[in-house]
Amino acid sequence: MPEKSTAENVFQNLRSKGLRVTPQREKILQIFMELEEGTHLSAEDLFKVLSGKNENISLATTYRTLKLLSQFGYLRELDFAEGHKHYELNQDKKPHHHIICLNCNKTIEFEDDVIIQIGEKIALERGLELVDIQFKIYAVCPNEHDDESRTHRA
Amino acid sequence: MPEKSTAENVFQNLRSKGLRVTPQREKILQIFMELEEGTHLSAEDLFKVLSGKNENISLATTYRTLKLLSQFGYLRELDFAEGHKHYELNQDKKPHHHIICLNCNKTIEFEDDVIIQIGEKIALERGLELVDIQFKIYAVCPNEHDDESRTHRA
DNA sequence: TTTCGTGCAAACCATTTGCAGCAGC
DNA sequence: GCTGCTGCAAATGGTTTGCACGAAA
Repeated sequence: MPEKSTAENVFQNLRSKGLRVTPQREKILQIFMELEEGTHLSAEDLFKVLSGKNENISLATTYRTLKLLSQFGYLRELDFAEGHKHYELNQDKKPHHHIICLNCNKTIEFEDDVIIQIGEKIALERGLELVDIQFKIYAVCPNEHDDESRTHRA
Repeated sequence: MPEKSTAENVFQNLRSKGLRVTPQREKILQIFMELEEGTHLSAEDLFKVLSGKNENISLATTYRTLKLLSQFGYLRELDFAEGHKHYELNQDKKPHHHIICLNCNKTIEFEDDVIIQIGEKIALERGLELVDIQFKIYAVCPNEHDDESRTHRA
């Protein structure tokens, strides 16, 4: 888990592992670093962002890079109940949590230290090396409308 | 959300909604009810259990029934980071939580009232109708071995 | 110059769906 | 008998992979 990884730190680390720093990897990391706090992208989302910037990065490379950066702990992999994963920058050791509305399909981020503490305590008690804590609240918001964004309810 | 649903309650409810009680649905619900506390099955797992009992229920029906029972709140849908969903009986209003080992791919269940309370409080504060709370700890256990059960690390 | 990474297209795997026949109610 | 349910096979959607070429180190 990196403390306060700058792009340069990330790339140093990749290089030290015999991996290469390519324009594709630089660009993808940069996009996550420029993302507004709490925003997460699916592979397809990222691919569209890249295409919008006229970056001709293939979908396969998009997937490969997301996996790579997640394995190194630079991205956090999130699964909501949607059939595809989302990724966000793993900035610090204090992950935030998500409320997922099963009606309008929006997600809301929030922080709660107590939850993190409980997770840490449980891992410690059992002698496990903590990797990530995910807390999700599935709920239905008072909005009546259904938006277009794909199947929810899963 | 049913309080203490017996199979008969479930079927009454289905019938009252104009849905039908078929041998396939009965069998599948029965399997979940006989499952040891804390056990969860993927669609494929369930299909294998059915086949093992010489129940010729198609995979399509297996999926359709899992979805139906989840929509009615009788099953709880779980996603670990594995690429497929798991289902467990949704017995009470106090869901348990999961520790997922990214090394050996096992899951451990545990209960924690504080987590539930926090989730309930947050939903209440925001005026949301709570559907489910999921708390997952991803960790690596001290076991050195990797077992055969499919890709972890995701 | 040696690997490693990329793009492309094909493959994969979990899940969904159209359709015709069958079966609850 | 009406309508919902099932099985089958084909379709879908997200993700992975084999391969040949191109490019970091």
